[in-house]
Amino acid sequence: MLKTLKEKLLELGLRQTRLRALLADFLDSASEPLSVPELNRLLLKHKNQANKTSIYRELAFLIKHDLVREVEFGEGKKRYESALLPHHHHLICQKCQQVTDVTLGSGAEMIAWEKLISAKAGFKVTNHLLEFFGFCQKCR
Amino acid sequence: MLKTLKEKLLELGLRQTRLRALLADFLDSASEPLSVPELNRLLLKHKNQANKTSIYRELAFLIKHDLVREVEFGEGKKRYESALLPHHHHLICQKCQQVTDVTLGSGAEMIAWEKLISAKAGFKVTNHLLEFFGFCQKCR
DNA sequence: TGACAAACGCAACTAAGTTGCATATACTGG
DNA sequence: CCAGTATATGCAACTTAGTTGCGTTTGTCA
Repeated sequence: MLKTLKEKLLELGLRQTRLRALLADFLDSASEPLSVPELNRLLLKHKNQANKTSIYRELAFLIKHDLVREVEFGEGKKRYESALLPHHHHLICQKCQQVTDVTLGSGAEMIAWEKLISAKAGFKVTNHLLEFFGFCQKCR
Repeated sequence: MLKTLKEKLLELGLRQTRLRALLADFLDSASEPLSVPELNRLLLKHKNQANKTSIYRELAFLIKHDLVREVEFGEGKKRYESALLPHHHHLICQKCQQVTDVTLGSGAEMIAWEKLISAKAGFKVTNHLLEFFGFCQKCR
């Protein structure tokens, strides 16, 4: 079973704070990567507002501890999701903005590409960004 | 041989303006996608400054005419490159920021993935974002 | 050459993200 | 259980990317 951020935080013995617990909760139960404005709105909804600076700093902390990862949908802002989720990509509907996770087979093709790139350009790939845009079942 | 934006603009009979010609020139000779701040700096260097609003509007115009496309490297800002270049991806060095173009074979794998996605999730892919991060030959 | 649409500049604004500094809070050892 | 310390938080001010409204200029075509 997939571990939650909440559990992992406890396990790692990291300092327990109000904001940390709340953000872990939101990210654990989110069905898609969340932006800082969205996290802020969630905090407000839970009558537990926080300064945006603190949110950015807390996210940086979680990223440093490999608990959260940044995702980019090309919107001009970053999104964040639990790094405990297995590596996957996203399908983003251009009409209703719905986000669906997708896992691409074994990842063998990607590894093949990275090898090809290394051979061709002498470039060592450590990371990649792959997202799909289009229309979901409802909107197509 | 690859057509330049300059040639294509002439061919299409679009209105000729100073800014349009300059931006076309910059994008034609750029070795990597350029951001608006970068375009602005290039304009200044050519003693031909323009307002950023005009640059954004001009880029929107060029995109509308399928002459330019947006690219995202997850920096929180957009980059622009000639849409006359064949479809390709980028290798972005995390140390020196150098950008190298890369073309992934026939694109057959990508098409296979898009079919898989359509079958699995009922999602019609119209576009994708794929960039690679790592270390170039010099920096690895 | 004059009229009209398109292009442009300017000012003011929004939104994401950052920095410095002062204050508050969570954990530790005594 | 309390005091000290490192960490977390809040606040204000700032930076950078991008947008909007509006008035003025410029390119094109008749």
